[in-house]
Amino acid sequence: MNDLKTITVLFRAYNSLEKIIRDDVFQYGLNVSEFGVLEALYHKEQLSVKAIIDKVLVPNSSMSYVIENLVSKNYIKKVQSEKDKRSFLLSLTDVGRKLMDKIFPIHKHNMRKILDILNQDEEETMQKALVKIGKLSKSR
Amino acid sequence: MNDLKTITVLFRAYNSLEKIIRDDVFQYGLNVSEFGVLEALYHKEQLSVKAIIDKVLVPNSSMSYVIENLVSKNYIKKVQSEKDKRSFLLSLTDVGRKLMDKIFPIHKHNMRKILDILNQDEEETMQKALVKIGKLSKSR
DNA sequence: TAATTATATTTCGAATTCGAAATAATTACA
DNA sequence: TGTAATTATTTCGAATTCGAAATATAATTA
Repeated sequence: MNDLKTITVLFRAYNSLEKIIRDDVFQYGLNVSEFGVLEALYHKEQLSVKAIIDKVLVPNSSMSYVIENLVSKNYIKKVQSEKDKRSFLLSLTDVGRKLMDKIFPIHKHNMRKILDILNQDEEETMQKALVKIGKLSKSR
Repeated sequence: MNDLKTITVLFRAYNSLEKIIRDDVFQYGLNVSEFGVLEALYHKEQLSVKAIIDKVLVPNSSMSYVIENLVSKNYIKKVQSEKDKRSFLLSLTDVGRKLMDKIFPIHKHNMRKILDILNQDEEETMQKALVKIGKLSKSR
């Protein structure tokens, strides 16, 4: 290959998906960053701010803002770690969990429906390739 | 397939690449949106605002801001179309072209080096898959 | 143990991005 | 032709995102 079309189409695909997710979670008063944090906690019970940053790919300064909003919406709680007082542990509140119980299955179903325009080989190959690219830079 | 890993890795890959490009063009006082506009005009000579928006995947309201900055940096010029006075035509200034002559080949080389961690089949398959996903939503 | 370095997180101000509404010009069509 | 609908672009205010510097705690090391 000799051109940068792959980058173009990657950006386009990202934008397309991001837009779909944005519109989807907007109905619930969330933005994509907020949804990312809730999703991470939905699967992991408890995570430090640091761990969330690594998962959700938002720079630390932005993450503070996202977390603050989620706390003030009462979807997550934030407790200082006893072990390491620099660290803060995040988890869903009951309200937050109830929200995710409601929206995550729908979200997952919608996303799967989208990915199913790819056949299995295609999706697997793409996934492997994207993993390689994703390892290039420690995001922010 | 049954999970959303593909979306996760797509987001991660995008972030990774975007970060690399951001750091790259930052040296020249540009952000990624600005670079996108310059790149489009470097390949196309003249494009309307509308056409640029479709290429660069930035919402129209944001694009006004990006264009304004590029004009004030004297990298592009903006002329009202005679044919259709709603429309404005953009093109590189000499300064803008000189800048792109300098940075685009390096940028292209760097990007190609990154993509070359994929073998050809992999890149082709991924490209096809990404195109499908990119067609899902008219970006913004 | 004191001083130094490393890590986790927040604060800050600035830049960017957003969607919605406004403006201006063109096209459709009654 | 006149009015309505469509298209291209900008304006607006608000939300989000950014990197750099600050803070607070922990780990290392002299």
